[in-house]
Order: sequence, then structure tokens, then C-alpha cells
Amino acid sequence: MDSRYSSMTVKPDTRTLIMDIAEKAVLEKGFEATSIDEIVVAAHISRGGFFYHFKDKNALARALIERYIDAENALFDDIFGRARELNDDPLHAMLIGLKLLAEMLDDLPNGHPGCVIAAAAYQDRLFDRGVREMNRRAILGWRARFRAMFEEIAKVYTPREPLDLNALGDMVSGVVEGAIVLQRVLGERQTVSAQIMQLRTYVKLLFAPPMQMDH
Amino acid sequence: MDSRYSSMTVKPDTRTLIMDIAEKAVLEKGFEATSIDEIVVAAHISRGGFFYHFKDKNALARALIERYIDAENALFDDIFGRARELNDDPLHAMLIGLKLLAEMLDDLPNGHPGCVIAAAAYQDRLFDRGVREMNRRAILGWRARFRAMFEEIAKVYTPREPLDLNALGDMVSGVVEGAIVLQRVLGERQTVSAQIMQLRTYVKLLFAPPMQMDH
DNA sequence: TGTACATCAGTGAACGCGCGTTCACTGATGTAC
DNA sequence: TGTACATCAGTGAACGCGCGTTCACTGATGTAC
Repeated sequence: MDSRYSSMTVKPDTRTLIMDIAEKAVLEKGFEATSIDEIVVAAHISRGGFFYHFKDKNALARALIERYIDAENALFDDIFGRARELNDDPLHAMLIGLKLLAEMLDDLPNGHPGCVIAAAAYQDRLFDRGVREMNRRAILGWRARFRAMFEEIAKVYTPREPLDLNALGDMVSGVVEGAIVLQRVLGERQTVSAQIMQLRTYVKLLFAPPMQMDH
Repeated sequence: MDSRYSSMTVKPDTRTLIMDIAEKAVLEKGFEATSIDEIVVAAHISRGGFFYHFKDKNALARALIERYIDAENALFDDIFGRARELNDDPLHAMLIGLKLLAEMLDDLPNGHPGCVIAAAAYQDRLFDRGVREMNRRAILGWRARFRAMFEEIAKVYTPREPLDLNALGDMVSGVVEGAIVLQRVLGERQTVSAQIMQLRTYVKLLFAPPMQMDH
């Protein structure tokens, strides 16, 4: 009788529905404070239904974090891939990519919803070794990704200050994570994009020649 | 019989003891996951004793956050005040201050323990309006503090790129918050100081004249 | 095409445990006269 | 200096509620012969 789903909609994937509801709640009030009961009520299933899809609450956390990491990686692939198509120069591609990232995060209806990795970082002891290792790998993956891009830039442009490539690689995720915290606390809408644009200016100043001497 | 406190120590202030224990636990696993029971066991008092000092769990959160904000403000006053004593030029004072901040955070035994404001940001709906407003004021306070410092710098040095003073002011807390998240996830020791040093390089590049023309 | 069995995607009652909070009470210290 | 009372800093038993998890069961769909 419940026909909230139109005939054109794909069959509602209960597992995905549970994860969507859970992610929203976890980002709002934390993992421990999000009860299975409230999830199943919102998803219109029974308690038992939840445990059919996830063996326990930790399995839900794992799935949430895994999905988030995959989505973020796909987003970075997409944005910086597109940026590179637009400009073959690695520095300009990076600057375009950061601009695209800022614009994308600006266009989200209610700002960035938050990062489940940061949420998990502040609820560390709740999770098993596997979850912590997944998070670590994700952050190291982003470090390596951006580090490689900065290395490519450094082959073409002489940096004006000595480079700490790991720190520079970490800076993208770091600035975004920090800005998300500020945005959540302030309740403003453009904090994240403004911080990314600051990072963009830094990259520009760090590599671009003082007065267009080289180019 | 329990004489862990030497005769030279001031009488153990139970309220402070509760807060120290609670802060550590909250930063490790979140507010909801930290039970009053575990706090009172660690503090060697009874449940009732806890409620003598805090009317409920939210009052503990409020006290924790208030204390954290005060401590952070005192730290900033101290560090950037000292930096200004060392160099009257606002840009150099800022650069010295950031260096001192990075060094200080490097010297902490186990890295930065975490920020209770960020922890609260990811457990938002657990807290009342008062707590959220306190956090907002703290972040805006830091924005204003550093914004004023950057304004002073901009009076003396022409920035090489257009300034977004609010975003620049936010960047100090933002970079630190983000770096704390990375450091927690990575389990490394120098992530926070490395990120602050990146911010320092940005400030240097943004304001310092290209080739010492002005000075 | 019909029947038997297996799998999928759940239902809903029941469990026991741990949580935040209340409350009557207590013993030590401080203050007034 | 002695006595009466108030305040401080707790104790510890009891409360009821909500939580994560288990489990026997079920009805719809898929597959084998």
C-alpha cells in the first residue's frame, strides 16, 4: 500500500536506504547516538530487517566509511581529470581543479554534509582495527594522489619556497576537513569553498613565477 | 589510603579531575560513548558525587568546551603576544607566532589530543543551543583575532593576491582543526606542525615582497 | 505446465544489560553567638 | 572555649528506559526436474 515510490523509480534498495538515513544521522549527532531503532523507523522496516543487511552496528560503520571513501575518490578522479583535460599544464590543471572543487562544494544545497572519516576520527575507540586502517589508507591515498600532482608541477615550475611534499599533499584533505568543521559550527554556507580558494592562492603563489618571466 | 597525591600536591580538585578524565575520554570516543560510570570509577568517586559537581551530562559538556576555549585563547594570547615582543613588524610577528605554535604542538608528548569543538561539531544534535552558540562565538572570535592581525600586516605590506580577510582569519583555526583530524587518523606525530608550517609559508608568500625591495 | 525445494528479504517479540538521573542520607568543616 | 546549626562534598541504592542483538517464523520469488 505504501507507494511513495513512483513506477518510474528503481526498486528501493533497502540497504542503500539504510545507509543514506544512517549517514545523515551519524553526521548530525555521531555514531553512538544514532540508534538502530530510529534508522529502521525512518526506513520503514523492522529491527530484524536491519540485521539482515548488516551483521552488527560496526558493519554499518564500515559500509558507510567504505562508500564515502569510494565516492570521494571518484569525485577527485572526475574533477582533477576534467581539469587536466582543460589544461595540460600541471599547475594550471591543479588550479582549475581546486576551483572546480570549490564551486562544486558551493553548489551543495546545505553546504557539505560532513565527512564520515572526521566523524569516525572523533569516535575512534568505538571502531575496530579494520575501520581505523581503512581510514588511514584513505588519508594516505589522498596524500599520495596530491603529492604526485605537486611533484609533476615541481618538474615544470621552480617553487619559491622549499617544498614539504607530504605536507603539501595532505593539505588538500586537511584544509577541506578543517573547513567542514568551521562550516558546521558557524552554520555558514561558503566557508569550505572560501578555504579551498585560499589553498588555491597558496599553490599559485608557491609555484607561479613572480612576474610571468618563464611563461 | 589512596595516596597517589604527594604531600606537595595541592588538594585534588574533584571537579577538575572529573573534567580531565572526561575530556580525554570524549576526545577518544565521543561524548555519548563516554559514560558517567567510567568517569566516576576513574576519579574514585561515586555516581552521586558526579552529580554534585554537574547538574547533568550536558553541564559537563558545557564546562569542557568553555575550559577548552579559554585555554586556547590564553595560548594564542601568549604565543602571538610573545611573537610581537620579539619583532615589532606585524608580518614577522605573525610568522614567528606560527612557528612558535607549530613548535609548541610538536612538543606535546602524544601530539595534539584533539579539539573538543570539532568533537562537538560532529555530535551537534546532542547539545543544547547554548553549547552550539559558545562554539560559534569561539570560532568567530578566532576569525576576528587573526583577521585583525592580517589587516595590520596589509597596512604595511601590499598583498600579491586579492585578500579575503575573513577566509584568511579562519584559516588558522581551519588548518589546525583539519590537521588534527589527519593526525588522529594517521597516528603520526608531526602532521599538525607540518600543516601550520605550510600556512606560514602561505602567509609569507602572500605578503613578503618578491625580492626584499621594500625592506 | 506442475510440483518441490531453496533462497531472499524481511517480521516482531523477547532478552538482558548499561545508561543517566534521583534521593535520602552522612561525616567533615566553617560560622555565629 | 563550647555549643548549635549550616554548608560542603560527597555515598550508594534504586529507578525506569532505551539500547543492540537474537531468533523462530513468514511470504514472495527463483530454480531443478
